[in-house]
Amino acid sequence: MTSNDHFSNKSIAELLRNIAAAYQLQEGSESGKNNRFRIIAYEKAADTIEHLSRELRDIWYEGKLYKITGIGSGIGSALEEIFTTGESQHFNEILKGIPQSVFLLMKVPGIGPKKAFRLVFHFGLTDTETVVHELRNLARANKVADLEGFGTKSQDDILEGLNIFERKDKREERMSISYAMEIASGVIQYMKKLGTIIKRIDSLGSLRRRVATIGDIDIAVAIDEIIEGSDPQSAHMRVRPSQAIIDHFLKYPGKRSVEAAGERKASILAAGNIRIDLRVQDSESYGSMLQYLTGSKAHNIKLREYALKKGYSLSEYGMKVVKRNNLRHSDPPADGEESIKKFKDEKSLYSFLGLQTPPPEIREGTSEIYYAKRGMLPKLVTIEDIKGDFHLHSSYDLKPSHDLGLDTYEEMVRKAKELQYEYIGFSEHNPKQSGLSENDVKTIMEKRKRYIDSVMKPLHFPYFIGLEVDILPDGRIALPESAIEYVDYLIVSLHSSFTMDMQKMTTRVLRALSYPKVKIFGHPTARLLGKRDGVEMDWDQIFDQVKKNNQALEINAAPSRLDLPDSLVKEGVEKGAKFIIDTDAHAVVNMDWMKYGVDVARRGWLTEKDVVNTWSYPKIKKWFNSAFKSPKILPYLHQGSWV
DNA sequence: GCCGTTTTCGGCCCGACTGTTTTCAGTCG
Repeated sequence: MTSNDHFSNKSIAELLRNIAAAYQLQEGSESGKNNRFRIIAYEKAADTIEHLSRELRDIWYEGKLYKITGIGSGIGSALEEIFTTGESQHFNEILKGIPQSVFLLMKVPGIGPKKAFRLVFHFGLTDTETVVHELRNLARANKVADLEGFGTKSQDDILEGLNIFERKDKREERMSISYAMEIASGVIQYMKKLGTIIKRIDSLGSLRRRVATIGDIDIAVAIDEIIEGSDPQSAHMRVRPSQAIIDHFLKYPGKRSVEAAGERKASILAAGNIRIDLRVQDSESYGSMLQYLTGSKAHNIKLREYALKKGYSLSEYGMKVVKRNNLRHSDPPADGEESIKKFKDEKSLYSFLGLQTPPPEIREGTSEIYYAKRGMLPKLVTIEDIKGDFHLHSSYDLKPSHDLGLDTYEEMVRKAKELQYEYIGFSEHNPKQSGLSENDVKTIMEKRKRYIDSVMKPLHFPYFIGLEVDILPDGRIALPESAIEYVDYLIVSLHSSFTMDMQKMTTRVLRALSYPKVKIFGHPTARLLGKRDGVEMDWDQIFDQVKKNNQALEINAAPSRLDLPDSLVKEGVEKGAKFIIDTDAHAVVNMDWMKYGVDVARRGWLTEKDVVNTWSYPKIKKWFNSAFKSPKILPYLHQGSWV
């Protein structure tokens, strides 16, 4: 799957937004009546698709298109037509008559469908090649300000927006979660310099939900309205605390520009066009702000709809009664002016609605509210549950096919003890194939086993000897069968030939999984975040196979991978597959990545029992020993092909 | 156009900020 074609999630989402915009432009005309909710429906579908962690086209291929929230018969059939024929007659009809330049201008910050349409038609800017350039010239020549509804300020904003748009064109990527954490903690450190007027400060949004990649940074600050002990004589102390906080935020040294600044909310852009949003809230309503800003948007909408059915209108300030009936026992609208119910923390908010509090990681608007209502939310796995790491590359040189690690077995064990692990597994890459005979490889593996055994004997720490083995293009593995006896387990991984027909890829992996002692499928999609998309595979077949073979799918915790992606983890566990969270560390410091893998597992709704490296030593030892007999294995360096 | 976990019809989240405005529309999250 390639993300630059017009089947990519990004392109599909953009198309649906364009359809929504087209309907918006029809509003008021006779053909555009009652379009409001249709517009919202298209936008919702676009949002959902943009945030999928898998390619929609693959999901369609697996026949699960209509399982996606927001895709019903209308949008779904158009998408099927697009995936099959390349375009949709229905969509083409809707878009007919609107120049492409309108949709291009909509990408400029501050310009939406209406403004784009007016600019294009008033100035005749129908050429997508020149529209940006022409609009800039018109704005510079003071022509835009004369348009009704526009003014000199919006003219300036358009110029600024065009600049951002062109910068953005060059680099519009999401951050890794580890990088986003650094930025957020920098802002929080800076804000804390304000001292005690800040009662609490949190980074929320996708960072708190622990999404694999982060778009922008959301920060919330709790304040008390009255500053105790402040000197009434001192004028600057009488500045409202919210204003003081916003002012301070706007002076953040990393700021490049101010996007918006109000009384209780501000947005700035930092280097790399990273957007940082700040919200200020009174302590007594801070729970509502935490809930609101954590999201996700889909979760918030579902929660608000749920609240509405119970008679409450929910916002980041609290809950207002909207219906007299349906009221709970003794919650009279507070006497007098204030009839809003406030929440200091999230738990009281959710429980007021009769819900368990969903962990932030699963607030994605899938089924968490359904389960929360029934008290059936899973107890998600935690970092404290992890008892070992099985994908570790040491500096032991067995002439590996890929990178060697930096540190010794002893150093890795020391780190494992620090992390309070109960066992460890070593898994260098397999010896390279070129220049080594089958017997050479066997000798290398035997020598390695002797070495590990001798090193580990005095350390008194339970260990397993593993190996990460390449899956060759035809499904064989890059290790002779005669060498397998020197390991306790094998991790099989894709390191080459990533673009392959889906069925071929599936067959390839199923074959690799059938070798003896294969217990782990390493970084299964082989994606590299921001660099390489995951491979195409029939995941249902893979899930069935690993379940049948008593194997585990790896959740690779390296921040550049985070593979399996969370949505596939969720699908996998629903099919009964087991998982193992590994860091793939090439140095002991990387062993701290485990937390990122746990984040993915939690986002995939995994509990302790679903993750094999939470198990006790005897249990996991038994699991490793349960290797099955492979029905059919091709000889190492076999000349022919399986295919 | 989508959704519903006893619903296949009748609903559809809520608010901040900005600019051009004397009360609101557009954009954004």
